Amino acid sequence: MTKRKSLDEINPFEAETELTILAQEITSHDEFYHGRDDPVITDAEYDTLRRRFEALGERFPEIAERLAPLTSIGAAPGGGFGKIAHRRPMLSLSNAFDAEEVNEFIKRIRRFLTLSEEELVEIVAEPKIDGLSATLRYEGGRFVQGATRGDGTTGEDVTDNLRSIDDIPDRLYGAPAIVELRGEIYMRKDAFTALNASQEANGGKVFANTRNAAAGSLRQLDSSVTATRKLQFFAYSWGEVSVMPTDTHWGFLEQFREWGFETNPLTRLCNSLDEVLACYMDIGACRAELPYDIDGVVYKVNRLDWQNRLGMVSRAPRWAVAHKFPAEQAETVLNAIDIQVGRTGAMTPVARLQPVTVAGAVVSNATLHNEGEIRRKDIRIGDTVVIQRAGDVIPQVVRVIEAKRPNDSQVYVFPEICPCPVAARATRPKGEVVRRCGGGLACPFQAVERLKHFVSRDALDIGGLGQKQVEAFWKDGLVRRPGDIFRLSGYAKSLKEREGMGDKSVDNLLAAIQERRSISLHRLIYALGIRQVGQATARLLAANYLTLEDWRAAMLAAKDETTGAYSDLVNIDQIGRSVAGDLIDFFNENHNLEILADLEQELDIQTYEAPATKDNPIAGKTLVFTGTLENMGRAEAKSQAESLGAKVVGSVSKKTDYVVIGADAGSKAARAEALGVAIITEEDWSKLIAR
DNA sequence: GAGCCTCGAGTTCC
DNA sequence: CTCGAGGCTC
Repeated sequence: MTKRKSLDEINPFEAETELTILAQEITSHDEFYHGRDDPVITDAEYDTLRRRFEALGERFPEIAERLAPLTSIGAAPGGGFGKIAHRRPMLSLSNAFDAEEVNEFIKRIRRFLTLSEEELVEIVAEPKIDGLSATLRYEGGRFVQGATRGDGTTGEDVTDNLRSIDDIPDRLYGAPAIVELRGEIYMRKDAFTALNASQEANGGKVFANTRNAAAGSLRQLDSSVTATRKLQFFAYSWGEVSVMPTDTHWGFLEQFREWGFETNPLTRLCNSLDEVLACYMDIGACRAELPYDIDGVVYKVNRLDWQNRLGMVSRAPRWAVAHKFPAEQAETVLNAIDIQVGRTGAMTPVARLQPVTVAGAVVSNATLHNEGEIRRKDIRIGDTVVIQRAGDVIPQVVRVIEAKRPNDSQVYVFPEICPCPVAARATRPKGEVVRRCGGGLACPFQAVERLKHFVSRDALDIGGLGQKQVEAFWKDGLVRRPGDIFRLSGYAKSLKEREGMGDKSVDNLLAAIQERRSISLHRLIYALGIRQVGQATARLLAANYLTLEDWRAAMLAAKDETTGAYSDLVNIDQIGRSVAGDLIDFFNENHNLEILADLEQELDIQTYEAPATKDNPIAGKTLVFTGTLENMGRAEAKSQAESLGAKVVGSVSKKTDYVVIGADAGSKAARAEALGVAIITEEDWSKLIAR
């Protein structure tokens, strides 16, 4: 980071330049925060940028004001809510749909913690309220900030609206200096009915269900409207806490009540699978009589030390699960089955349904996944089918009601010719489930889908370029390959004459495109749409090869499987023969090399920058565990090491930094010795990570 | 060779 | 959100 001049030495001209640059930096970091899991600068660094920006703005108010429309920093953009990065992520829950999955959940906890048969696992069971989760931050006992969950990393600042909710106290007495409470904002059924009645009378929007009503009410820009909506709050979790007041989940709930919060009265402490399931049945039995909507029961491990040891799998904790009630279902008629072609040529059958309302939305389409699914469920055109929305979102066909099958129902024959203009043969490789269009580069359906992928949010992220426009531009021959997008500015005039595109929208689009000329290598790799190369693999490749030149050279060299380049590629953790094969295929195609060369002309591709490593002795190290560990299971040791930034592998090589040996360590210890790799005991290991 | 986990790809509605 | 498949571990 460059050294900043002190505020006294800086002249207005320099101030303007610096303010502009800072604004761009801050905006881009703000973007990283919400949703893209790009490497992000630390909070402290971000704060430094922010403070410098504000200090400069105060010193040169006229300049700051002049730049304001350009920067839009400070004020919440578009009159919406400000963004808040959660200090501790707000997790999602994995789901269980039957008793067996709940049993599996508890067994997994026992296995992970290596508990003996006799040891009890206390589970807190509580109804899963159908509302939206929120986090409340108290400093010095005062409510200072509240936010929605958002994507779990960043939420919206709805402090003022939360203040208007009766269940949320302004002051806590006897609370630690900093405490973040988490819970569910919900609307009672009676309040919901009354709200909809008044909305209808006033010609306002009628809400489909209590969750939507709660969400809509909390996200009012005018907090006095929220105040009239009778929202409520149940506390059930916490985020940052300066001093932990208890060592159990149950203890936390009691503490919440002492501070003046509502916790759900149906919450129970259970000691066995049977008790947990009985609790589920009890809550299910009184579901209809409850004054609020619930969609399941949540189980959490009571002991906090165990919660910590269990940690997370991807974005959900291992120590909690949501046992869902069966989803709301509806019957409707399946009118037709259409085929959609994806960017990889995958042919996906989609059911066209007689529109029907399920879980608060009118559903008219549902994916049927693949031909096997249609055969398994014996779905025929004209059938009456049961549908539900998975997770109350994605519609799916559950089963056919055979009793209602009409005589003229037709068995669906999956086409072996792609519906695309090329009418290519569609083949299904042995052992695979998906049939794919063989049109390859000649298939315009795939080409358009690849372009949509290229501009999509996680790839180049060209906001103004929607699906419709990509299709229209393709049709007119304006955009046939990715690089064409960056030459659109030459057609500004004719674009403005297009239907539905005014001067303003064209200017915005061209500006958005201009902004994306500078792109990180991993985003570019992802954007290319290579089979089996998604965000994670793209990042992996960028991290390994650093620049486009090196990556391309390595992929071309890997064509010959006997070269070092090929073994380097498949030796990257997470890349095997299959993924390597698709990479090589991509680079074997001249067309793709041309696309890449073209993009190179148009874009400024940035070298991969590694995210900041964590500050502890094993961050970035490669470890092998061997033998029987005494204090914890293998899975736990691995997840703990990984949470500290280490990589755990299975076999010892020259690249291994440490081998941690437990009892009866065998050949791996010997191999480590032969290679001169550091060998440490389990005890040493505990000390190493203890700090 | 089985089982676990993560990743990729495809999808709906507002 | 779900399913299928690839990759890794045991």
